[in-house]
Amino acid sequence: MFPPNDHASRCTTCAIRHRSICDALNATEIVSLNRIARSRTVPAGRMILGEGQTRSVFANIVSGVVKLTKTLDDGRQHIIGLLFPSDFLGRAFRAENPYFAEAATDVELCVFPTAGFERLLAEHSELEHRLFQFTLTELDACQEWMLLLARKKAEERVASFLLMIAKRVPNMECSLAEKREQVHFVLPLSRSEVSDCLGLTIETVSRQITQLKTKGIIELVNYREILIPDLARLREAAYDLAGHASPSPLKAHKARRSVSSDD
Amino acid sequence: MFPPNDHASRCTTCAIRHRSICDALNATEIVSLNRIARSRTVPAGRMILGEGQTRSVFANIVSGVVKLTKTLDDGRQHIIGLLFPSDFLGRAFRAENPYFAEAATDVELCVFPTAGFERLLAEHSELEHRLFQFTLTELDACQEWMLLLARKKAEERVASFLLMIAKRVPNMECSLAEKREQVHFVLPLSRSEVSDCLGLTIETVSRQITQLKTKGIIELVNYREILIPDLARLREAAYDLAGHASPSPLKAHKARRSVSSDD
DNA sequence: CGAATTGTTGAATATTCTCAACAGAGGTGG
DNA sequence: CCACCTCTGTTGAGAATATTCAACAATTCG
Repeated sequence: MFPPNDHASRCTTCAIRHRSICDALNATEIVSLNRIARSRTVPAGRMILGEGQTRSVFANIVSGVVKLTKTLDDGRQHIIGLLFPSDFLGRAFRAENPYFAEAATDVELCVFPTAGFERLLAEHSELEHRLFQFTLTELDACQEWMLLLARKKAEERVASFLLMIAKRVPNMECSLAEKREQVHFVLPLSRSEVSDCLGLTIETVSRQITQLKTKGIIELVNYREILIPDLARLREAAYDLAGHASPSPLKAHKARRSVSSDD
Repeated sequence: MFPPNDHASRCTTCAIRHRSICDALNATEIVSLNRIARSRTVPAGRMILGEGQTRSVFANIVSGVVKLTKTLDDGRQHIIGLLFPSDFLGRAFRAENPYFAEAATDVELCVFPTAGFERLLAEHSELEHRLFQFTLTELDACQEWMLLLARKKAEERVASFLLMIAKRVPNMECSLAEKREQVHFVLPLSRSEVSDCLGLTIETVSRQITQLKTKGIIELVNYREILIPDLARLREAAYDLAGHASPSPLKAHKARRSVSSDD
């Protein structure tokens, strides 16, 4: 289907071709996007994008994990998002970048120059539409995470975090014999980074991991490598319905009726 | 400029005409949007949109404040966003609504039926572009708020909240003589709702408000009506650079170099 | 092997939450 | 107009949770 030239071949062998924003493009369009693209490798720990940097970088994450951080002037910081393979990095149509992007692991990027990418965006509304979809997904995740930060306890936060990682790291092993979903993966982040995701301290994260291990919900192969014998139990720990449900029927929605159901 | 028919006249007198998504439309387009629009009033406390509701409602907020909430199964809840006049309500291109929308005050909406609005969106890429921009702004605000929830102390959260309200409520009075920016406004939310915005309890919010009052940073006309004599002082309290800056030079960015500065 | 980094654990402290009592505002009916 | 009730907000005391500080253990790297 694709002519066997350099441009098309890179994309045909691309692991994230059909999950990234590129999936919105047809064969012709993908060649023109590929023409302006550059592959780039970034070692773990290196900055990719500075906070407030004037011109944005646009890139697909091909492999590895990128962390997006925000920092208060006194040094307190928070990881507002993680980007995994097939995710898109960069804020289109924004003069300034509102966060700091850094490689959490070694990262392979497919980088697009700002001007060229924004031109393609303007010419191909399908591409912009796809980017819009990605942004909506990011917003969903962000709002879900706010609930975690606002209302979940330390153990639930850590469990939720592991669950999130488990979902995005492709090492799922479904042992149907036991009807349990098992996962094992290598954490892309240090304890310090995990704590910056969860609004906790390193020590609290460490203690909660120990506790999950004690309860048998997770197993530590080594500090970074984690085995989850039964995802269902981790899910319970993440929402912790057991521990906090009963005491009192807390404030339920008092809203009377829906707009659409009357008038 | 607009022909004096019913459709156009509603828009020409519309208070949010040039701040809402409608600003992306020309005179002809706005007539076709207006043709499918319906004005609707929603009393305070009434539900507008259910969580997980299949078909979304789309609407401009004309006046009043709408709160968007998410709830954990055991009742813990969080307000993930507030919509003010000119903001847009509804998730385009999403089958299910990920939150619950409720009128915080009496609200005037300009409602668009789902199908018709999505058709307009598809036909006029300018409109989709504008909606994309709005979504990016929402994402920015959401990520900023995550930092608050993750890392700010109770007093800073309350101060940040008041600052956010002050920015969006149009009662700014700049007393140039004293070189101070004064604001006074009526809080659109109860203490309970404020606590659900900030991931705190009612009691903690109440105590922090009392403390801000004691420090002279805010003045309470009554429980809901607040006067801020000097915005600059509130800004300090919101970031609280004074209270937490000195003790130790906390973890600074250790990232080596930017991607663009080498290779 | 030794140094540096990263992670764990313990004890004391700080912050926020929970529970409980009370105060003020607003509304209703006599 | 006032007594009474309800709802919302405040305040206090004790409890729970997470943080801080400090020591130590494990891992990695040269």
